[in-house]
Amino acid sequence: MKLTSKGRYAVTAMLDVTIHATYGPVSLADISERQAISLSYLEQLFSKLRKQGLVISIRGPGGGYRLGRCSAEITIADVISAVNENVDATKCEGRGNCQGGEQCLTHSLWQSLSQRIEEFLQNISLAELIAKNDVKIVSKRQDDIYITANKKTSLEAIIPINL
Amino acid sequence: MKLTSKGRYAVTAMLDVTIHATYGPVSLADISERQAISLSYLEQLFSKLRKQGLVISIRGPGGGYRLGRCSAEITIADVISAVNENVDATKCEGRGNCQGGEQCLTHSLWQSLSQRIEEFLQNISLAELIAKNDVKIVSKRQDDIYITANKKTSLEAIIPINL
DNA sequence: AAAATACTTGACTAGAATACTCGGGTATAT
DNA sequence: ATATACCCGAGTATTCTAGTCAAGTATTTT
Repeated sequence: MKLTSKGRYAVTAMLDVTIHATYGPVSLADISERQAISLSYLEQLFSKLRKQGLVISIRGPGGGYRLGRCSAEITIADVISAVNENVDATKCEGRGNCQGGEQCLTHSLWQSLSQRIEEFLQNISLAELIAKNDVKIVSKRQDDIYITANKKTSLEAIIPINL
Repeated sequence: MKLTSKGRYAVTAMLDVTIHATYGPVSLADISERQAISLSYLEQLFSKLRKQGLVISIRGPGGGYRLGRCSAEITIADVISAVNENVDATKCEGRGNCQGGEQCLTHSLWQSLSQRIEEFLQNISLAELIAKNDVKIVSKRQDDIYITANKKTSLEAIIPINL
């Protein structure tokens, strides 16, 4: 599990889709403008996200991307590992066949830590991340155009619970 | 909180010091050989670890590095953030002053996630990581030279609880 | 005092990854 | 038809990684 700004871009973009897909697919052009990420770079990221089934593409005018499944079923670990294909692991992968023996001891320890981080991120879904911060964000930004523009409660406005 | 192989090297090296500093300081040359990390690269990493007080250097023959404080008081987050000086954060840092407003919503969410990851790694100390995996490792590698060479119980042998 | 050990620092570099651009495609709605 | 918007591959500037090299300084041992 690698954690770089590439993963941050992917998560941010996915959150943007989650928030805005309520009334139809979200185009990359919109995400690009809102999140200040280059369109071509988004295309590369979404190509990988689509291959992993995390998003569904709708072509043609009015098209864009939609979440591949419910936002509660997509985890941060899913998104990050989708864009980082080459996961850098230790040579022995905790199997215990490193030459030297000494090396393998720390490899096992790292492997264990790595697994715990992965499990941690596997337990945070897009929906949960948004829900947990909803109250805080609303109170902090009462002048937010997006939220006040909606007549629903802010929670309903932000999270499309189904799809 | 960035998570790359640089951080992995740092954590691995710190674990090596934790395990081997029982009978005196650990030289970078020893770590280099055991963990297959280049000496010069270790020098760079330990320069940063020392500046953060995570290790203490002892110069001269028989010198090397020792933990700056008890292994239970050094967290994985400490080690990783020590070697990654430029933590890549969002521009607004969740403060809510992004231009556009839309961008800031996802920034807040990312900031929240980032904080949760940091807290998670802040709750894992070197001692705890080693202790939690001790039983598993011993049962897996009964032929391990290091452990069998010690007459103590494996836990005592591996973790120098004080300093 | 001299020599050996081992940390200290800084500059420098090949190679990989990141972030991004460009130029064409193809599918689809109006 | 045509505009929209996804799709794909090649290329590129920049940054980061991982490592090298060289010349120090401090400390211990002899």
